[in-house]
Amino acid sequence: MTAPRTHGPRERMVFAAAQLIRRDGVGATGMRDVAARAEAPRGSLQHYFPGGKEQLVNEAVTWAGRYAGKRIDRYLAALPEPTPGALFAAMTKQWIDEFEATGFGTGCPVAAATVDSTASTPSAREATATAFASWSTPLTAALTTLDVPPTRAPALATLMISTLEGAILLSRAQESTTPLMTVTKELTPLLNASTTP
Amino acid sequence: MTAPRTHGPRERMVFAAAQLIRRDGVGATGMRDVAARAEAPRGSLQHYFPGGKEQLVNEAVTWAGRYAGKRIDRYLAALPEPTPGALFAAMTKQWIDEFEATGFGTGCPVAAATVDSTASTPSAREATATAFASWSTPLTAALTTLDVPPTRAPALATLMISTLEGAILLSRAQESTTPLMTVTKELTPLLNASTTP
DNA sequence: TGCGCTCTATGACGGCCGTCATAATACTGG
DNA sequence: CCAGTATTATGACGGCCGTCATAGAGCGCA
Repeated sequence: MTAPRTHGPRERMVFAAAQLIRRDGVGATGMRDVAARAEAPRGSLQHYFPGGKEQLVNEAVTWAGRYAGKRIDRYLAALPEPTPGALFAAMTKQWIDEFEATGFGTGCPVAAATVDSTASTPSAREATATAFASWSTPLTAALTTLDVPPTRAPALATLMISTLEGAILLSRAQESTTPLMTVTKELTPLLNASTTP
Repeated sequence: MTAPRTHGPRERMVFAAAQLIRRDGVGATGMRDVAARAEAPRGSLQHYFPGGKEQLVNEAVTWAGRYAGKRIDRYLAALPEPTPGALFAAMTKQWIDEFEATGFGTGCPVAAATVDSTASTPSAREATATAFASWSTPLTAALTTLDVPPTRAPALATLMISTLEGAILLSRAQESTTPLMTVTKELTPLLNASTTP
């Protein structure tokens, strides 16, 4: 049994694809670029992804969705004061920090895939749907943990993800973290008012 | 003075570009497609847009922003009950209706340009910023008309646009208007509570 | 040692893209 | 009618893309 390296070439390519997609969009991301970025041999692309670019992109998007979902649990565990508003602030803070650290060149890969290939590639659209689902599901669970009524939690999760995604767009467009900070400030009272103590 | 036709070929090309961009993204939108869609001669592209695709895309994005801004005023004038929540509902309703009528194949061209060319094309990023601005400015003005304090109105405008853009993404991804309806329902109380009667 | 499987290497192919060069045509003002 | 500008027409060029074909390594196992 070959002890699997922590990150084999295949995983690296999926990760690299997600990185490039979130910066340049799906269309402008080339297979050759992905291989180079992953420091993986170009010949491995057709070996690991016989479905071609479509498969690679879909896996990258799916991976990104799962990644976002896992972060929710981590945030929830690390909240100083466990309120829905604080959870949302943790989500936006991640993006604020990243924008401040590395600039506004990179956004959300799921959003990029939604915009670029919803109309043209049915399987990609499915991938974005499942990605948002694997983000929304843990978020909904986290909200119920924070005393949000189960009937309300899914709606608030949708609201939080929508607002965050939109604020990411605005922040990138105007190269400022202000939109992210603004929506956090404005949404916090609403979120915190939704608990049943 | 040449009485200008209501829609000259140049305008048609800008409009067609916006249409294609919002469906396929910037990268997947070809110049030849734009000319064909606009029923305009291909040779006119380099004549009206010597700056090439970059110029055409930027104009399409700018146009889309102004279009969105004008719609705000129209909505405001047509509101049955003039409240911020009702205004937001009118904005989301437009998208709900469009999705139900023509499917989920088309989104917001400004969002598409933001995702596709923020990192690669500085002038395009500027175009998205001004587009969002020409959307946000009339919205802020409309909110103050609706008795939102001037200090609060810009923040609420940012919140509304962010949430709407994100909900458009989610709706396209899961091919359902539910996200748009959900965020409307959840945000309305907050918006209406922000007025000073 | 030799077979077989996984993985890599590399070049070629066809296609589409944005752009340019070069005209021909339409239209306006004199 | 003529000159000149605005517009349109069309083909070509170089470049990048995703994909395929083909062959070559590396390696476990009998």
